[in-house]
Order: sequence, then structure tokens, then C-alpha cells
Amino acid sequence: MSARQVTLAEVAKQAGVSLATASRVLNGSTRQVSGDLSDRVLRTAEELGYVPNASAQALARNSSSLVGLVVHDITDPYFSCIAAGVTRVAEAAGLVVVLGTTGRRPEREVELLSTLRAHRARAVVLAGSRTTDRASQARLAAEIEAFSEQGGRVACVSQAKLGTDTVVPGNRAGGRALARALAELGHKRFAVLGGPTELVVARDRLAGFKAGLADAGIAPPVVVHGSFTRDGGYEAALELLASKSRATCVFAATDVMAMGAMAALRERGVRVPEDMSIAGFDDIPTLRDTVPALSTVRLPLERMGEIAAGLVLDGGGDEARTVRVAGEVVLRASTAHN
Amino acid sequence: MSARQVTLAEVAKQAGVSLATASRVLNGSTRQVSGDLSDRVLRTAEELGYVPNASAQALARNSSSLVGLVVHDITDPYFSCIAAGVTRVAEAAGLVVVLGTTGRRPEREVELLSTLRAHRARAVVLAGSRTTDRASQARLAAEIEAFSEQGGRVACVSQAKLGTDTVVPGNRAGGRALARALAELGHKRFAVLGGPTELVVARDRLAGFKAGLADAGIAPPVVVHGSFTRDGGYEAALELLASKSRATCVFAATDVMAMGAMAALRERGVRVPEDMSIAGFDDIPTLRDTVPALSTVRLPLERMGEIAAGLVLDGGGDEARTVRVAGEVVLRASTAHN
DNA sequence: GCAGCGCTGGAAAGCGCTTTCCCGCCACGC
DNA sequence: GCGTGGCGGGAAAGCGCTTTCCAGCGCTGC
Repeated sequence: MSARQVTLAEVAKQAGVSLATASRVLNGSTRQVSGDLSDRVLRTAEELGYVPNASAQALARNSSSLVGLVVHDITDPYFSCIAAGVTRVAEAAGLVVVLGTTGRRPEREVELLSTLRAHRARAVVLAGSRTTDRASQARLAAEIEAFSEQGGRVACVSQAKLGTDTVVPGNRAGGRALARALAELGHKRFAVLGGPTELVVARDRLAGFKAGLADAGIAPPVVVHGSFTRDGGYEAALELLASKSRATCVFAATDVMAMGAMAALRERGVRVPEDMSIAGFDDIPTLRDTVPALSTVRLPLERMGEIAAGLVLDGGGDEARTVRVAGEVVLRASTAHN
Repeated sequence: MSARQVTLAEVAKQAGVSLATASRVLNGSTRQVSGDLSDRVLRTAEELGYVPNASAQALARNSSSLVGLVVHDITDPYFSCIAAGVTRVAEAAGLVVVLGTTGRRPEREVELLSTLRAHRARAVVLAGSRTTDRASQARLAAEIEAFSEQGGRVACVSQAKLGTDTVVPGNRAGGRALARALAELGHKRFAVLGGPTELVVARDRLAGFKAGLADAGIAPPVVVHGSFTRDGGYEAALELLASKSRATCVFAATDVMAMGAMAALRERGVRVPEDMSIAGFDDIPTLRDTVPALSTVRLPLERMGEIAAGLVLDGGGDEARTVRVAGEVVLRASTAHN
């Protein structure tokens, strides 16, 4: 085993041309090479099974073909959908996606960014929601700064203010529209299963929802906070139930939380939507097929991943660009008239 | 912008030591460096914000810190769970995960492997199920061969016979046990929503299921094939319904297919489990919370990812190792007595 | 007929790091 | 006192590529 890798030099020698020529033929260049030599090189490369050493290329060109993708948890459909979008675009561009998972720890995000910088990644998409914690914000900003100084581009999904390209879903507007739609169903008393208080996305959705209720002249909702996970939703729902709230409709800040919440309600004998309506946010594909199908605010998740990857790969100007994507309220069976 | 990256040479110069010394301090080596110099180097590196150039290291060491992970579709919970396991182990080992998605095209798998080889990835986990198609099998085998010759390790999830380390779920045994369990519920007429006929995993599960039915003295099931996706399950279920089969219990080759099938049944007014029992395979987390909760064969998906990553990273001997993981039948609300 | 040009091919200088090899130094042992 | 090791430090040779620079050559234009 370990028959050492075929190098460009071997191909060149075998084909009877110089290293330079072989390189020009095999790895593209502005320079022309006569068809004759070109053929010969191509043929020998093929015969020898030559594969260029990406590290060497990266070193020589001072730029790699790596694109970073940082998510909190790849099993979360929200992230896996975005990941699908990002990988599709990146692979189409002949790039390679490096997946980093933070487990929702902000410091991991910084570490990953630094690793990506070490690899001279061409670009990185930060899909994780940002926190409002000052210290980690600052460290992250510093890493992002370092990363761009080194020539890499950074795009964030769902959080602007970092001076990077950003894909911003209409969290606030979506929450607001959803609240209005639910109000139209006749609900008067609402509860919200909010995400962690320090998460910007959670805050925006909550703020939007409250605004929507206010628009409809409805009293502010009871708010219970929990983490952005199935279990977070489950716990929050139990807490809500324990609080003897009289809400007839509950809004979970994400579909995944809504899923957990529905499980909790079911366990406690609360029927959805007869006893309690419930709506989520994101529209993750799986929950369209469940019973009852979940009302939610649809976000084009894969599209968002594609857009983020597009922003980060198209060279882009020097200005930070922001692409807004709207959420669309989709009422399904989990919310009933009241 | 583009303040060129800090290099080892700059750190060395600034710290007043040689390149060699700086390298030894910062990037580990068998050699000792006096505490005095060591401190100085560390300090300057810190001050300058030095980050080693991973490409250069890879080139010089002739080995990179990349681990490949090839899946068909990252939005499929089956794959995203495995991916979570793989990334956890890889990140813990200080390695970087490269995610490749094939979109279920075998030739993409070969391409990705070749790319990974170009990057001198240290190892790769092939999570996609293998087909029985001779030609693509051969090309894949050749790439795997090339990859290992170059010193990389390869592990497959759920498909042996490739001469690589493998994590093999008990597809056949699981199918068989499930069939028996369903037979015990009193069902006599079964249908199977099988995966694509050329997929080994699909064949194994089907074969196991048939064997289990045979064990119970039950007639062979009606089999409808469809792709390993939600839509595949949906279509297959419609086809089954159209065939006027009198089955009272249907086994979908994967949970994801079962999800699609349940949607189809629901649309057609077939109640689960009253009119029709249904069971899947994999036990993807989301479907534990649905109504009715899906009966299935539980596979420890994340664990499988961890094991695969472990196999591929622990150096390993020269022998191809196989780790079998058992599936566990879990009967839930989607299957009723008959 | 020759300067000038455009074009192709090759030699060679890096890219940023690791690692071998060598050198000087000190502590020993005889 | 000096030969021996052992050890810490530095010079320099790569690792496999890209790319600049130069040489040669066949043309065109006057």
C-alpha cells in the first residue's frame, strides 16, 4: 500500500514536458498550450491517475477551495435545510464545504472560525443565531474581522449588525403577521413559548408577535422561555400548563419547539387544536405531514442557504449586503377558530 | 483590508529565534525547546495573532486534518443524525469535517471521494447506502482503493463488502424481528413499501421482513417499490392503495418513507392504525412525537456515526473491521392489534 | 532585411511550513 | 584533560504546486 501519490512532476516527466506546461494544461491558466503537448499531458495524467494536491495548490495560489458552514446542530431541520442550500451552491461552484457544529456554544463558533481561517477558507456562512451577550459578540466580531482581513468573505443567516453580508428572514414581520392571523381566528388570550432571552432571533419573533397582538387590540401574551429545541418547547409547554394560563392559542418561537410543545400538550390531555391552538415558525418540512399539521410562518430555508452561499461566493463588493426574505403565514390544522 | 496573514517567519523574527524553533514551539514536535525561548515565541505569536497555515502544514507533513463525510441528503434525518455523530467525534479529535452530498447519484460519490483525495483527507465516512449496480460499484471501489493507497482510511455505514471498515446495522435481523412482532399483533396480510430495488439496505430490510413473516407462517407481502424519501413513500402508498391490496399492515423500508405513506393514507381517508397499521425503520427522532407515534426498528443513528468516525480515526489495523449494531423493535401507536 | 511583436515553452523562485542535519555547548566518565 | 554523549538551536532542504520571467521563434510592417 501507500504507493505515494502521483505528482505533477511525474506527469510532466512522463509526458516529456516541463512542470510549468503540465501545470498550465491540467490546472487551467490564462496561458495557452499547443494542442499537441496538451493532449500528451492530459493523456499521461489520466494514465497515471494524477490528482492535484489541493494543499499545495492552496499554498501556491494562496486561496483554498474550502467554504465553511457553521451551524448549532445539524440534526435540527432548520439547520440541515440551510446546510442543504449552502452545499448545493458550493458544490456547484466546485468548492468543498466544511461543516462545523457549535452545540450552541458561542465560543465554539469563534474556534471554528479560527480553524477555518487557518485553512484559508475562501468564505464562511454562519447560520447559527447570534446572542446578545457582549463579550462573545466582541470575540466573534474580532474573528470575523481577522477572517475578512485575510481575504475571506463571511455571511450570516438571520443576524445583521456584524458588518457582513446577511440573509435576514422577516422574523419580526412574520411574528406580527402570524399574530394578526391568529387574532382573526378569534383568539383573545395568547401565550408564547419564546426562545432563550438572549437570542436575537427569539427576541425579534416575540417582539413581532406582540406587536401583531397589539395591532389587533389584544392583551400581551404570557411568555415562557425555553431553549430553541424540541425539549425546550416541551419544557416550556409544561411550564405554561402549570401556570394555569387561560390562553387558547400558543405561539412557539420555532417549529421544533412547537413539536415539543405539542408532545407535552398531548401528554397532558390537551387537544390540539380543540383545546389549544398552536403555531410555530420556520415551516420545517416534516411538520407539514403531521397530525395536526402545524400552522407556522414559512421561511424558505434551503433558499436562504443558497442565498447566503451565493452572497459569499460571488466575489461581492466591499459593502456588506443584506438580503431580506419574507416569511409567509401558513395556517394549517393546528390552529382553529375560537 | 487584506493585511497579509502573519507567518511563522514573522513570529520567529519578532521573537528573535529561528524558524525551526518557532515551529517546534507552536506546532508541537518531539524536540524540546527551552522554557525561555518557548515563552517568548508563544507570547509573540499571541500578540501577532498568528494562525498556522493549514495548507502549508498539510503539505509539509503530507497529511491534513480533514475528514470527509459523504451523505445523500443532509436534510434527511437519517443522514443528519449520522452526521452529528461523525462531527462530534471528529471535532473532539481536532479534525475538520468536510461535508459532501450526493443527491443520491452514485457518480457524485466517486467525484467527492476524488476531491477528498485531492485534499489528502485523512479519512472519510461514506454514509450513503450502496447500490448493487456493477459499474458504479467498480468505480467506487477503485476510488476507495486509490484513497487508501494514498494513506487515507475509509469507513462505510451500512454496507460491507467494500473492504473497508464498516458499521453494519442489523437490517435483515431488524426487518425479521419487526415482521414477527407485527405478526404477533394478529396481522395476516402485509404490504411492504420497499426502497429502490438496487439498494442493498432496502433489499436487506425487505428480505428480513419476508423471512420474519415466513417464520410466523404468513404469506409473503405485496411489495411496492419507491425511492427512499418522503415522496417515495407517499407515491408507493398511493400505488398500494390503488392496487386494492387487502393488507392490514404496511412496513415502510424507512421512517421517512413511512412519513410520506402516512400522509398519503390520511389523504385517502385511511385511518392509522384503525384501518391500517404502519411501521417504519430507523427511528428518526421527529417521528416519536407525531400522532400516531410511529412503530419502527430503532437504530442508534448518532452512535453509528460516532462508531464510523471512531473506526476511521483510531489508526486502526490493516484489517477491515466490521461493527454490527442491532436494531430494536419499538411498537408504538401506529400499529394496532388486528 | 531587421526591429518589434505575440506566442509558446521552460527554468526557477517562491507559497508557509516541517524536519533533517549539523554545530556548539555542557556534563560526564575515564 | 580530553573524548563522548546528549541536548538545544539554527540553516536549509524539501513538500507539490503556481507564476513570473526569460528565451526562442515565426510574423508583420516598414
